[in-house]
Amino acid sequence: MGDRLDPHLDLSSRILEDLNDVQHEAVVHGDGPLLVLAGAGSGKTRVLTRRLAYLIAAHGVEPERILAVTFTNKAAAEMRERVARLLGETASRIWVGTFHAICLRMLKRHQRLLGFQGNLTVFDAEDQIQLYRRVLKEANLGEGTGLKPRDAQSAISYAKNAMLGPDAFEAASPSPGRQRIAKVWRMYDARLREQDGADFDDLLLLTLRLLDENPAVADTYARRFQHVLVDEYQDTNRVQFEIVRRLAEAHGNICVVGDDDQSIYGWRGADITNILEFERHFPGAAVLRLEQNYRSTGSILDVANAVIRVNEGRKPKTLWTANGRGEAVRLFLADDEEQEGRYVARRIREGMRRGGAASGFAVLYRTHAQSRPFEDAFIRAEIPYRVIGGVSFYQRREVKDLLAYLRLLVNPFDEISFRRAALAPRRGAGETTVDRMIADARARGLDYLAAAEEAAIAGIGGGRGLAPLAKMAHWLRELSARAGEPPHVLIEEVVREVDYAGWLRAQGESDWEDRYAHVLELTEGARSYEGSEEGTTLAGFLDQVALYANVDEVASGGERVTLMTVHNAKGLEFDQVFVTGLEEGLFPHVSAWSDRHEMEEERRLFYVATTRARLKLELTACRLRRRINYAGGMDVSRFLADIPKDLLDVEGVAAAVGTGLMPPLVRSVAPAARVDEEPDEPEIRREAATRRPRGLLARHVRYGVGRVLSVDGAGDDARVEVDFPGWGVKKILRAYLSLEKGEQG
DNA sequence: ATTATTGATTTTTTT
DNA sequence: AATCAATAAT
Repeated sequence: MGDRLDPHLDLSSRILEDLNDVQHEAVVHGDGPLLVLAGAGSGKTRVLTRRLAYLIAAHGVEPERILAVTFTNKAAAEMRERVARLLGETASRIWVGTFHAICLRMLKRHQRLLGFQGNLTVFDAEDQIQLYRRVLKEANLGEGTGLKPRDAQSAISYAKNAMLGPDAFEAASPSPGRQRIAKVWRMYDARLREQDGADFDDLLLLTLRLLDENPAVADTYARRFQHVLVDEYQDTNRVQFEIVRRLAEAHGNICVVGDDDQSIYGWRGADITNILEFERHFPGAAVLRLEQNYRSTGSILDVANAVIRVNEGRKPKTLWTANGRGEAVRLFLADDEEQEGRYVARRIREGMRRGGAASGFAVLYRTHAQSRPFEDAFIRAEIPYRVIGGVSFYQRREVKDLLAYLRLLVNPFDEISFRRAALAPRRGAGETTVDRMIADARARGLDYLAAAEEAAIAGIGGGRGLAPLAKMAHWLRELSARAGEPPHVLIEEVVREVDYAGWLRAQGESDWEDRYAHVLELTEGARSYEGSEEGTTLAGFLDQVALYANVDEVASGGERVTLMTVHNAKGLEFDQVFVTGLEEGLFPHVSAWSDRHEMEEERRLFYVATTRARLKLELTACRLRRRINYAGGMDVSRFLADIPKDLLDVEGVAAAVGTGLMPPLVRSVAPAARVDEEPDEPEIRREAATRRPRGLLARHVRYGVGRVLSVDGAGDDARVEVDFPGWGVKKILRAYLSLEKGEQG
């Protein structure tokens, strides 16, 4: 939705044009804390941008004295652009960005106060995993304990966001597992600091520390920012809240916008109490509620409301719309995911034939893995599409390889990048040699380029691989003298010198040409960065790349249908939306089955998904879903049961056999098969029921119900051998099964 | 010491 | 499907 404004009105009137009463009030609110509870589609972004413009135009606040925090870089860009449309280029002086980008900006200026040597480098998720891998290996902690880099990473990241330190984490519940993690955590942090590295979580934590330990710095920023605005406040975590508090407490000019019903990042440490307790945190806060929805039809809102209503821990609110009822929400029950894909493709074709633009459609799913069948169907139906997320461009191996060289130019202490660059392409030195060299350099406090050059001279370790490493280091050192040149030039130089194309080809992978295309794309990315106003230094480019996220790709992507996860869809809207894979175990995801809070979050996720739709909403589910290696019958999502039946137009599986939506393929074993069940029940179900084993039955998400043959071990880690009819005997961890008493006789 | 091959394990969501 | 660790081959 664009801001269409009458150019003849004076500026303030233009800024206030087309606002309802509450929106107007939010925009003109002067000093003091303000909480805007903005329901889905209630014009939240409009309020935020107008408010920014109004502060500058009417209250005379200097743009650089406003801090506006958004959830994604894309949202930041959009906000800046929309303010610029009202105010012109002064808009670019506002500090707009994600928490991470803004923190990095502040940290870069003051890094020495925090003990950095001046090379502050952002470690992305993969760099983190690599470093955890090193730590686990060297501490001999991974072996036997089953502690994997990813587990350590997620546990520690979560704890960091909750503002625990390793000590507190350990003390919280002293178990061997936690102690191990705490130990890894300390080693990891030390190792990271040693190389001037900071991970995503550190960007926030260090900023908070910077403010707490340096009153002068804190004071500077607190004075500087006369107004602080935070979007998507329901998804901020504890650290972010503390940062905001430090910056805004003195003057209390804090405006936050959010919707507790759309809080979907709890797993990442988002703390919903931030928004629920805002009035307590900032006394005297004004609270405004935007409850009129301008986006969706009445039918769509009814469905969304029916499901979110079930949640208990929420601020009660009634989202209403003056829009018409529109078309009824459709539910399609597919036999399997291929049919689901074909159905959606068919519906989109129909919509396009009626004049709908491809970009007006979105297909949403719970997990990335679900995109494939849709892609297949779209290719066959010749529907242009794009998939948002999955493997982000900057995460690709070939891209990361090249970035490793560039990072070394900026920070020669970057161990992870050195390792990566040294090994790709292979130059006669293997992991062992490189590891040894790294250990030596660390012991002597040398940077890795210097160390590599020296090692060859000293002949450490006697490895034949040292000479080529030294050669690489020497070349990079010379190149670093040219680090001031445009990033794309440096990339090209690296690609040429190491013959990266040759290496890709030699790898013998069939897709080497695609990979090389990505290399060229990276050069293009650098070029466009150089043309932007963000600055043109290599370090700047690397920072931007590090903070780049999947969703940021969304940028006007032309005439295509969009496929993405519900998480990625937050804040977006489309004419017609398909919410797919509505099956128990998928959406809601299994992981939420045993936790009430997580289940509430899944429900909010469903709410977010449905409220993306403007005109038409369709829901789909499959009876049978094939995943990775195998398949299984799926029960229909419990969310569908929350929707009054007269709100849904049901299609598929003989219009869902009567009224009870789709009869589940495999029903819980506990109640014996009833006689009055429909005769055309699927066979698989009967199969599952015909075996009448004594003893235990095990229920599995994918395989359905089977007979337990043996149990090995105890607790959740026990291995259970189960005979699943139709699937054979499988060994499965107890944690993935629910055991039930079998029926006798 | 390095690379190639096999085999196991995996995915929920992401700044 | 794809990545990662353990094992075998060079």
